Amino acid sequence: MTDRLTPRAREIVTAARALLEEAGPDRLTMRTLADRLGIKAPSLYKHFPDKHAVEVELVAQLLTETAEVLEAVEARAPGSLSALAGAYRGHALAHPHLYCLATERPLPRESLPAGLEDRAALPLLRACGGDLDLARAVWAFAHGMVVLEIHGRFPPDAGLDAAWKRGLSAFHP
Amino acid sequence: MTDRLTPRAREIVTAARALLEEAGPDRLTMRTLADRLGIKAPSLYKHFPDKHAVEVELVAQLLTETAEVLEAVEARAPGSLSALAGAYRGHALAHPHLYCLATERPLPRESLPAGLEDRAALPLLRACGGDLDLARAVWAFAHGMVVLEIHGRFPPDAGLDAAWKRGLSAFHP
DNA sequence: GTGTGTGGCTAACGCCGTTAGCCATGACCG
DNA sequence: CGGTCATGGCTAACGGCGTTAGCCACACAC
Repeated sequence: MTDRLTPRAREIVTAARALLEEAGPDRLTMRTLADRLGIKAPSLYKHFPDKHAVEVELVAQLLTETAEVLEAVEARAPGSLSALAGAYRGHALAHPHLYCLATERPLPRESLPAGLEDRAALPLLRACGGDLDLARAVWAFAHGMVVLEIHGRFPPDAGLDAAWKRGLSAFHP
Repeated sequence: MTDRLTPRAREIVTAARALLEEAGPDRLTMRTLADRLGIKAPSLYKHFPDKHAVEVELVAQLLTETAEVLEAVEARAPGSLSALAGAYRGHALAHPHLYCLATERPLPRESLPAGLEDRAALPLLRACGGDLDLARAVWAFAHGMVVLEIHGRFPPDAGLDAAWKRGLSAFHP
């Protein structure tokens, strides 16, 4: 479970996440990451083969947390698409840099814990009654809303709650 | 119209676009861009203040072409959401690197030709009967589908045509 | 007590965007 | 015709990036 990583490696990932969330992806640098840990950049390579491997752990964190959040919502309000969507949006907007890092590149499926991708997807699929195409469409809608919002793509005065409602009501029977 | 740029600057943007589309964003480098033009990297700064300014022109290109494509579809099949969506998807997938460059960061609204953002959005808004929230939801869905597809986020065997259909039918009356 | 692995370090390489400063060409004006 | 000046190249260099090579100190095992 957590034994994917040595304790020191976990500390590094923790620092990387803090750095990413506070300062954004541009500042997530092997040198500044090392600084935060009181070591020099080359020492990081004793724990990870390269920067990408650190980022993969952050992707796994986002996926895991997303799964947890959605599972919790599912337990509280089974079958509710809009409850799932609200939780998805909330978690993504609470961690925008992490969300983009984990989302705006190909999934490193080989390096991820087995089953994690499916686990994060299952609550939505269940809420869609097992309709894969519907689940994918809803996921695309939610992801689109989140990334467009994060990047300030909607007009500055756009009332996005209404757009979420409008989209979700379209998907809901 | 095109006098936003000097002729030489336009050549540079053309080369930048070719480089981006062929080799991806990582290879869109001031040095390799200069190489392609037979000059040295610092010479580029006689024409653009920085790399970002070159990228802004590429963003403007994508926006302009999107507007043109959607306007053409609108003329041919007025009011058809799925025709618009198909054209949007087609253009984006034909230029995936450009689409991501233009889309996965804040819009440089100040540096863009006036009215371009609105122009690209209007055909969809019209097809939605002026319903802003609906148009935003449909846009988010389409954008989500496109970026998830570009980044290989759907399972490799996913039949995405069905997901598009499912989503569009949800939005259509 | 002597290996051996662990986890630091410094120095350096080859990229990156960018700046400073130099120089050739050619247009324009007296 | 001659001087001025903008244009658009150039080289050298800076600081920052990911990364590698190679060294060293310490802890623990046999």
